[in-house]
Amino acid sequence: MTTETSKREQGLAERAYLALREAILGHELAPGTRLSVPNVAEWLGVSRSPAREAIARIAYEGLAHVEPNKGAVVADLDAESLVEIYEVREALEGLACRLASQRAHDGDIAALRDLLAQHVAAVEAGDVERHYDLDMRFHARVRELAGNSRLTAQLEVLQQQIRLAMYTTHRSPGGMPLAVTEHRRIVDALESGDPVLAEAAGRSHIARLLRDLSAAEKDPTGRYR
Amino acid sequence: MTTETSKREQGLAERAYLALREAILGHELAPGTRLSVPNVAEWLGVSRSPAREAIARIAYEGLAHVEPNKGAVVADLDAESLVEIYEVREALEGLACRLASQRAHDGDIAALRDLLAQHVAAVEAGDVERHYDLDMRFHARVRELAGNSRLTAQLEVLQQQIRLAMYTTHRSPGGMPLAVTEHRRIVDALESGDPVLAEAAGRSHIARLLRDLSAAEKDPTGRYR
DNA sequence: CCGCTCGACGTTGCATGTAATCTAGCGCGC
DNA sequence: GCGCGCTAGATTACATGCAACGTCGAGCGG
Repeated sequence: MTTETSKREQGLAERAYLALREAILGHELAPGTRLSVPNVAEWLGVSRSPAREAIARIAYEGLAHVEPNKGAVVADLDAESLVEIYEVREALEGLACRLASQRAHDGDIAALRDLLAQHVAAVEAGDVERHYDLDMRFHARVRELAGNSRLTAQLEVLQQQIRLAMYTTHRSPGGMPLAVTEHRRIVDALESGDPVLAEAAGRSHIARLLRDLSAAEKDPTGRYR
Repeated sequence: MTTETSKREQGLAERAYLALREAILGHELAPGTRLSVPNVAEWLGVSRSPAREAIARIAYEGLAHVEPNKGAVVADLDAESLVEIYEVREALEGLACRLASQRAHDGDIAALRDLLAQHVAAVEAGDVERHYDLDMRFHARVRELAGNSRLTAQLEVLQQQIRLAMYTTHRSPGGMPLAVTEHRRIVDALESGDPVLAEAAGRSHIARLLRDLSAAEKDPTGRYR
């Protein structure tokens, strides 16, 4: 139809993937929802080919599960899966901090401190949404500093899965001040340039989140809400 | 054509993926080779749909690179990529050992020691191929013991990439005895049940491989041969 | 009333048609 | 001789046709 309308020239499959991902991460498509190719195709206004490709990519990133000959459903991660995810994330986030400590320049540290200041302000204001956003940006910046593209990609995948699984939990203001404190310790470690210290700071941050998770109440189905 | 001939009932795309992967890992399709959909389709005797899907999966696992509107080529990993891969692997293999140390039972340890004994025999016999196989099986067993499916999947992807990048290097008998020694230290650590010790043993094993890599000669194009 | 079979529907997986895009090779002008 | 545009072929990305399969519910038999 529209040959050059809407979004900048990029593949239909790519755009379908992005749209689908946003819908899933925003719980517009709740976990457990079936993703049938014709449905998704019609919903996104594309043909079945790009829809199928988009679903495959979503599944590959762990946001949906596919059973051969049966189709895909939006991933509904239980507590055990989240533990797995956090275990891997702890190791990788530690690595990110270690590498970042060896590569960060003064300007990078300053940028992180700036982010941190904004974060403090958000927490003091009790702005949960902004806290969440700044938390994401902090970690994104650190893994960018690490300069390892595979590490970055993997951490982003894990982040997405967590975002999907803890859609509501994330918004609870519980650990906001603690997160800021731990982020500050990470920045301090990065500034010191000590890779061992940096790794420890990064790991303990994630390890604490994992412990909080284990301590938290689960609903009867083994999921966090 | 053949409705039930050959391979056990499984999707064409799946079989195409497996065949393509084997061809790539065995350097039947050398790094840099173009993977055009019609070519692969004809070569594997399937239509373009499953061929396209197989190539996409191969690319997703890092065994090929795709440039939009230009097609895919078998990945030709340079030294920097290998460093990235080993950095991530170090962190994940450490995690695998840590988790395994908490979950391994006596029987598991015994099985590892059995593998180790076979490995020793292979090394003493100078059987490089068998050394390589047993090395792979050792690591596969450890990550299986870790009981974290995401960790396992990620380590397998990394292993494949390494196998592709160091097709020839792997066959050099250089570090065979060292590998066995380090594997024994890993088993000892697993048996001790000390997660910190186990993680350190796993990490240092991979870290040593990374150091060897950095010390090795590179060819003029930045690749290891 | 309950279980079972059968059939209609929807979906997946594969095959194939087609427009837009990219690449390579050739010839032309400078 | 050298660089440049242009055309021809190949290739990607998307659209769509179609058979096999799985699911679910209605109707039948016990």
